[in-house]
Amino acid sequence: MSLSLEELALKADVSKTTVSLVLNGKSSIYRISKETENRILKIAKEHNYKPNSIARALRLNKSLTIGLIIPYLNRHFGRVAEVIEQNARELGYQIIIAVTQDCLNTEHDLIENLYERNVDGLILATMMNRDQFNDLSSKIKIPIVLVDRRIDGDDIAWVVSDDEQGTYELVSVLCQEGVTDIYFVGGIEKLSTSIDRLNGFKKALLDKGVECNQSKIQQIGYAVADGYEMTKNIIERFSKTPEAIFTSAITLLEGLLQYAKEHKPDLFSHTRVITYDDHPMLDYLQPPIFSVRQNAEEIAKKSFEIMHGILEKNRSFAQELIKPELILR
Amino acid sequence: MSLSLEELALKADVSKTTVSLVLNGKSSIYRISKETENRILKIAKEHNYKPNSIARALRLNKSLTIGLIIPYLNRHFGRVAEVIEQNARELGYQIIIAVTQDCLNTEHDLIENLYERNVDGLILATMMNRDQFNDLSSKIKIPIVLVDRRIDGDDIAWVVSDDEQGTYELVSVLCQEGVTDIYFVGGIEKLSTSIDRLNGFKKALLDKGVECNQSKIQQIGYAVADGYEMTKNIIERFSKTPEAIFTSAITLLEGLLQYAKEHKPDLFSHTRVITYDDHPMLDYLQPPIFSVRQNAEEIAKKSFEIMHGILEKNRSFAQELIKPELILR
DNA sequence: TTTAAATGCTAAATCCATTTAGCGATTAGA
DNA sequence: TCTAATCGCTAAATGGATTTAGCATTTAAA
Repeated sequence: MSLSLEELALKADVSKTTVSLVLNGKSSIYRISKETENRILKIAKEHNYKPNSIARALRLNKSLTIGLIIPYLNRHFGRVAEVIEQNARELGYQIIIAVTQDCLNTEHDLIENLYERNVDGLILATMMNRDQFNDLSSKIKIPIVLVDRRIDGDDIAWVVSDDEQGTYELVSVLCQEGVTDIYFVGGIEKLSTSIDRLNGFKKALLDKGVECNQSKIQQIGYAVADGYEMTKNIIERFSKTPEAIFTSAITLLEGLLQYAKEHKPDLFSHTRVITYDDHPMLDYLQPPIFSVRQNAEEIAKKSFEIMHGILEKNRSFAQELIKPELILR
Repeated sequence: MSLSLEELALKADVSKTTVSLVLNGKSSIYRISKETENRILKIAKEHNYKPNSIARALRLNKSLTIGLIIPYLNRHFGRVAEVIEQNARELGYQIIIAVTQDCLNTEHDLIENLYERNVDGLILATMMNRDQFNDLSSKIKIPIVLVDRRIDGDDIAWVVSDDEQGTYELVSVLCQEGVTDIYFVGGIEKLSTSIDRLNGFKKALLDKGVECNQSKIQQIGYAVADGYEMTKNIIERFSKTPEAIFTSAITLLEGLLQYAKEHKPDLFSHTRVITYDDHPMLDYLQPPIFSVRQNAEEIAKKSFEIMHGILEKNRSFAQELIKPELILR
């Protein structure tokens, strides 16, 4: 590690106070002479002095560290994490990452853990409901920005995809073509992603005057196996082959594809498949699958921006709906 | 934040030394009476005392933090990062993550940055060569474990996929079938992943008595656009359609698919395509693409294990080749 | 009874940077 | 000439946990 303030002070033949003041740009406030200032700056540069970040964090009660808690480091969250890290780095922050695997208890443990580790703020793709979140907020005295999954409340900061609108537009494309016998393959029911996507789904059908049949809606979870299971249910329970299936995440589409490959190779000749989340490989599947691409980069950028605003600019919470993009192949 | 040692000491009516000793399990060494010990433990528990990690890190010069520096948080590295984080967490470590985008300068900056932030060790998917790495090692006094990309040297710790063997086996499958007119679509030439995969490729051909023609080997980089470019070169430069193409990463396969879709829709009717790296979506492409699946979980597990061994068990460096899995569809 | 050993605990130093209150010397003003 | 202001800088406190050296007190041994 590099020199300490004290060693630098010795070399410059001044007190460490003076060195600290100079290096923190307070020379003029404390009337340190230009000569002394330059001498100190020169020596600091020569020795490539960097203040010990731990000592600094202790003194300032500020670690320049943000905790990022997400369910997985999959394609979507991986990209979100990547862009958050880059944005954070530019402003001198570091990202401590942790994955919950969509387990609420793990999430709680991780939050507590990172909080105790003195992160300055938390960016969180949460499974909590409003009550759980409020409980947490009262205990934890650092800013929290929700990402990807929101919780209603006018003092809660979040950045999410406009899931309702995205789904609405995607499903509407089929509806315009007269396809309205659409099945909903959903994720974890209580999450805003599920609620919003289902609302968009229903709204698109209602616009065509179709009330969505509850039996066409399934919501087990976001795992590949869940997608497999739900597809299985749809195919096996109903005698009539569905006109279309909407999977509300790319993992669920994977499950569908797996089931189709194993048990229903002709699925695509009768049934249109559309999905939330995009994936480049979809370009090469036959037939083409329409999708909604979330703007992970923008989600990431905004969420760190809000966090930074709260931490350094005295801004308060903010909420952002990020517009996704329809991909019609 | 919770109470400090001092506040706890006040409540227990002892000095903070005593509290610290008790909580660090040194009661008997310092002959703290059972009675005092129990009282302190009880109070600490009641108040859910957790030592301030920053203060602790300052005093002990140990932050319980590992820096993870990787090129991207894509599917492969995302999974590696996820598993490293989980393994680390179980042993009380946290992961600070940073992405280089395969830029050597960024990598250097990040290493310096994390080092100054007092991480206890670095897990690194590096672009450095031996000399650069040795330079670094002499400056940096924390353990480094290379992951995914190795640098030769008997005192360098690394965990990588057995790229040579994986490629050898995959390419051999085609060779067994009599297909030996195979083109190599490679990545960043100087990285061990590229070198090892190319060696495996050549070895498989040599086993069949075929000397690999240098003109069939291209190495631009690992980006999707690079895959597109290399495929274009292969298709456009040679009058004869190749019997087979090997892409040495999933991103390069994506580039190939993109080129084929745009300019050579019948590519697959003449040409076999095989790839390093697996992806579940490959199951649904026609025709099926053989691949080599890297064991990201094992790579992650071993790399943290080695790091932990060095940090806490006085073990020295270690090197691990992780066997990948052939996926023949 | 005196000395030595054991008992139970604590003061103070340490890690390093930041910041407040203020000291001594010089200059300016009256 | 004396006071007030200005200049240039620093001692010491602070943040919180850890650890070393050692202080009283009590018990045991001689």
